Amino acid sequence: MTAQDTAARLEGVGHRLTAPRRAVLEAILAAPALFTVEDICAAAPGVGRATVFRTMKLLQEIDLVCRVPLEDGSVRYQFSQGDHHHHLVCSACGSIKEFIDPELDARILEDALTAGFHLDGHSLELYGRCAACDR
Amino acid sequence: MTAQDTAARLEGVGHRLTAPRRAVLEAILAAPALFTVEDICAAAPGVGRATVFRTMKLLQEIDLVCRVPLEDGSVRYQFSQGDHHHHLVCSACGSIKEFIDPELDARILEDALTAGFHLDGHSLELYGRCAACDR
DNA sequence: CTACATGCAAATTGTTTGCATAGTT
DNA sequence: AACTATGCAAACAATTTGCATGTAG
Repeated sequence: MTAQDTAARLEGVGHRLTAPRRAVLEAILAAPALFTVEDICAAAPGVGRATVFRTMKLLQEIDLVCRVPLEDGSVRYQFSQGDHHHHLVCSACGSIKEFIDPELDARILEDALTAGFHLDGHSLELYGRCAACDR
Repeated sequence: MTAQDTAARLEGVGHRLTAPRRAVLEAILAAPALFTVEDICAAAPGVGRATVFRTMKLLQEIDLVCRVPLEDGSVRYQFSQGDHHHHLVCSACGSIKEFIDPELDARILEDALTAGFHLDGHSLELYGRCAACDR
């Protein structure tokens, strides 16, 4: 996905296409899979921290970026493919792998029903060691 | 569970049983199901905030308390039954219900295996509206 | 008695907000 | 021109840390 695509998506939702937002988008595309707001600030000098935060919030709303809460309570962000998925976080190398499992989601929905809950969403993070680190 | 039990558990792991820790334990037992560090500070006047944080960390290590990350990124704590469970968080009244589903856990483990991950743990939170609020 | 725990306040870290100015459409 | 977005700095919130003092074992 290119910066143009993402930019277009912003406009589509009625948001202005500004230079700072472009800079943030490019920084995100150039960033490692998992990044922090700090990373983006560093990669997009001249863009204020507040704007980075504001832009990140926007991008989350359009599902271009997703928040990944780590085990220790800190937060990372990730460029997102948009569709619903879960994360496998490697505690050794820090890499994150996305995965989907419709059956798992179905089971979750079922559990919610059983409990009498009207489910709006859920978050699932798996913590462990990836294949490469687990030796 | 009583304050005595929990206190005993602290000692068992080689930690001292001090007055501030007792106070925090009692505040937790008296607190609503879901509470913040602030709640405990308020309920245990005279105990420093830092000590409350330090004690909470201890209690998490012994699994007497568990962290519940909310959808908006804020954190609540919950007195824990110790065993593995998940949370259903009601966005309307804020209540939290625990549930267990071994089959769900099995599925999660399977997904991790498929991805070549050695799973250490996971966190799953469901967000929605509880039966009482969903009308 | 000795090591561990506490309280306080200062230091961090992460994030939000007010407001005057600049930029898009 | 009208309205939105930005930058900066200050405001906030949550959590951690240094250090002198207190206290459980």
